[in-house]
Order: sequence, then structure tokens, then C-alpha cells
Amino acid sequence: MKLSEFELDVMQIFWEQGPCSASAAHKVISESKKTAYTTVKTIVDRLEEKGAIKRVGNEGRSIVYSAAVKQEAMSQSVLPDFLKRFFGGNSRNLVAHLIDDEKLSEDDIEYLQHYLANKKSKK
Amino acid sequence: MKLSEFELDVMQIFWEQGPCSASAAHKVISESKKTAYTTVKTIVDRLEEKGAIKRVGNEGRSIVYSAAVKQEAMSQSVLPDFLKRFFGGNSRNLVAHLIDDEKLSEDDIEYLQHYLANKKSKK
DNA sequence: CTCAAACTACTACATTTGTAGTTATTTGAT
DNA sequence: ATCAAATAACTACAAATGTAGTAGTTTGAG
Repeated sequence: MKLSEFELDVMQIFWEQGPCSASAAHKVISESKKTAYTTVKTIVDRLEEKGAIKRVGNEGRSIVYSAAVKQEAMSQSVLPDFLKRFFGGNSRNLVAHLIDDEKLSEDDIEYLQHYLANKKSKK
Repeated sequence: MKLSEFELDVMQIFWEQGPCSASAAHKVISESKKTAYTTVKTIVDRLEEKGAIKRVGNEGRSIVYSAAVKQEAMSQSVLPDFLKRFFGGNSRNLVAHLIDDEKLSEDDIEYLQHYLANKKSKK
């Protein structure tokens, strides 16, 4: 299943906040980007068509949808290409990049050190 | 500058192998995917239009192009969205995912442990 | 009960993307 | 010098994507 960028942005809502309606999703999207309700609804429709979300009930007359695919699964399928396209397929480069980029807090670093140590001992 | 997936695949060639012609790029692409020469040429034309590559000379009657943007710069600009869309914006999750995924060799792990240690000491 | 607001389903349309054909031109081998 | 092969430049087109309008339906407030 291949999702577009906008579709992924909407999926993010379902993944983070759990089941919700198109208008709820619209409210979230609106916070970061001026968008018509129908635009978001179209994306929701397409996500349903693609099988990425499914109807799980109603709330008043709104349809409530819920993610039908896990974020993990999507990540897994996209990561290899991403890695190839931007980091020459080398995850070490990506990780180094992340570390350099101040994207990791000291806590994160500690966490990862333990994580790595644990991984190594299991090999 | 926003590049499509196919455009990025072609950029990968310029980034990895340095300057080359459209037909050279076509040969590389053909290895992994049956594609007409003109298809690759179109992508090369679009990359030039977008300013991602530039002409640096000729070879026989072929035009030789070279990357005009660094892979690093592209990565940098795309990573935040990627992170947000697939890992809830949390790089720690991404790194953990990479580690779990057997995408890192023991060597890589050692390397990263040092990298992390070094980073921590600088904070 | 009534009616405006909210919501769904459907349609529309410009742009981007993947894919490749056509035409004209250049070049290198004979 | 000639001609086939390679290449450039341009054109074409279907599918996907971002964006939103319209028409019809449901509902909840008064």
C-alpha cells in the first residue's frame, strides 16, 4: 500500500490519537495548514478506499474511522527506500546524521547506548 | 526543491558515481528496472529544470551532468517530515527501529557507541 | 415540527509523476 | 563521404495527488 504525503499526514492523526471522524481530523490538520473540510474528507475517503483506515462506528452523523494498518508496518516498508535514496542505503549514516543534528537529547543518547549494548550482547 | 521518487533514484547515481550522461544513468537504472532511455532522459531533463543537476561538459555528443545539490542538503530537508510521518517525530524511535531491524552490523554498533559517547562528552 | 448547520457522497480540475514515442541532429565507423 | 546508431529536444498521455465545490441528507436546537 502506497500513501501520499498528505494521506500520511492524516494517518498520523489516526495513529497518534486513535479513532476519529473526518471533521476531527480536519480540525487537527487545520492547526498547521489552512485546508477546506472537503479536502480532508477526500483524503479520508481515499484512505478508506486504499484500506488504510476503516469505519468503526458513528458519532452523531459523523463516521468514525480507525487505522487499519500499523504505523510500524508502513515504516518498515518505506525505510529501505528512504535509506537508499538519502543515505546511500547505509543506516549508520542516518543514525550519525540524527545524532549530529541535535535531534537527540542526552536522555535519548543514554537510552540508545543501553539499547546498543543490549543488542550487542545478544549477538 | 522537491524531487519525486524516480528523480531521487536518478540523483542517487550522480551522488554516488559523480558526473555522467543521460545514457550512462539509463544503463544504471536499467539494471534494476526495465526502462526506456527516453524515460530516464525525461527525468534528467526535469532534474536540470529543477536545478538539481547541471551541465558540466560533453562526451562525444552526450551531455555530461553533475549534481548541483548535495545529498546531505536533501536529506536534511526531508528528514523532519519523514520522522514525523513514520516515527511520530521521534528520532529515538527511528534509531531503535534501525537497530532492531538487523540493519546494523556489530561494527556499526561499535561505531555508534563511540559516536554516542563522544557526543555525550561534548554536551 | 422546522430549519440551519454539519456531514456524506460525488464530481471537478490543475499539477505532478511515470512512462515513452517522434523528430531532428550528430557522430563515428567504414 | 555516407549512413546507421546514438542522442537531444520536444510532445503526449494516463494515473496519482492536492485542493475544493455542489447536491443531497441527517440531526439537534429551539
